[in-house]
Amino acid sequence: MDEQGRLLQARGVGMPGLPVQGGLQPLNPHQLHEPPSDNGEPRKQDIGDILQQIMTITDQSLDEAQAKKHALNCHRMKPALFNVLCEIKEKTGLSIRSNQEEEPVDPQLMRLDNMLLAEGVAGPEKGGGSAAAAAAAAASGGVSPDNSIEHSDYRNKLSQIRQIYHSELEKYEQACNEFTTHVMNLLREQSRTRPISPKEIERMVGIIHRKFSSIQMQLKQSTCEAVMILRSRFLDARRKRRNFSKQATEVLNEYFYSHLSNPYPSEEAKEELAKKCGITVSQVSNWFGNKRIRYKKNIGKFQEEANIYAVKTAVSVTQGTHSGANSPTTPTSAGSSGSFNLSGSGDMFIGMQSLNGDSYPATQVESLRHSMAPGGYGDSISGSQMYSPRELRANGGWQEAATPSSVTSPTEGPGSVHSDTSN
DNA sequence: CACCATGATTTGGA
DNA sequence: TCCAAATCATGGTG
Repeated sequence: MDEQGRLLQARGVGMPGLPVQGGLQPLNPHQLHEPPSDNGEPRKQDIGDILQQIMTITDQSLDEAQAKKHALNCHRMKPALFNVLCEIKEKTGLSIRSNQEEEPVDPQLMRLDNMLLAEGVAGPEKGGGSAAAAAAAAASGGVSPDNSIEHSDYRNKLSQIRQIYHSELEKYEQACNEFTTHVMNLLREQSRTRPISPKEIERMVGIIHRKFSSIQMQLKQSTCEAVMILRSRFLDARRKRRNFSKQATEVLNEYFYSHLSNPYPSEEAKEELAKKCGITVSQVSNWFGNKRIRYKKNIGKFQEEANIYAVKTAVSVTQGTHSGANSPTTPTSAGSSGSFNLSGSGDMFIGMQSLNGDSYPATQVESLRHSMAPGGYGDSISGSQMYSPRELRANGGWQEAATPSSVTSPTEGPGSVHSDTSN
């Protein structure tokens, strides 16, 4: 017996946590389960003993061990011993204990599995990641399938996790199989010496599997955690507001104020702005959404800013060096920096007549197209993709009533009119 | 810490 | 699907 234990030990088959039953004691228990002593000395002594034992074991040849085993099997008292063991076993009821009924599928495990599947960590190789990314995109408000930079980064990390997960899983499975066969062989071997029914072996295997699956569950759990962290860092990070860079805000503001009459960048323009600012298209959309609403709510507050950008744009246009409004898809409407007073339909025409044709906001032109004879002013902006067609608001102006009248010329100064603070 | 600025999200409408 | 509007939540500042 002791020899078996030693063999086990020598072959590294110790599983301290494994509930070993039926007399299968793989190790010298008193040595392994020694409580950690405060004083290191005795412990050191123990370790020394164990090492000594191991060394002597390795000195023993396999043949020698086999010979001993054989001797034991052939011992004349062996059948008697076997019978005694059977009797004892029957008395203690060890063999009667029925198999525990099939344990129900652990709901937590199922949850973990489902989550891993949903995240694309488990399940089919490709598509998993993108499915997760798509799901994430949908979760993020489903604005638009941009954020490709973030998502590719996310996908990379996810596939890293996936790789680790699968390799670990494989390792565990392999280890489990190896261990199971080993234990089975061992038990079969032992069954010659002591009573072990096949059922018990089966049960043992079941226990081992459960043990390993609990390890797998830990693996799944930590994988889930990793995915969650990843998600929170990459996707839910949207909650964590980062102010845009100064330069980005400048670019956006420039566009906004130079298109004040119709600050609705087209998809193309948004993309361009996004690229320039190093942000995503949806962030551009958000920014414009916020800007419009906030500008409209408190025009007075933005008057100064508007003037600043009006000057900027005007200067850069006259110098012809302005990069912001000169983009291929963005026709400069710098001249119109002050043409945001489109409120009433009354001064609409005044504005149009007094300004350069290029700068006419689509809103007005469109509404004109409806109300005027065809072939009018529309042609002047026909090439412009800047304005989304959706800007045909019923009354023709995005700001409705809230429109200040002067940002046009900085010389005029702010606060000249804007008697309205509609809000 | 209060307050404001600002990016993001939610809700409801067209 | 985009927008306006309201709201949330965080960042920055005095």
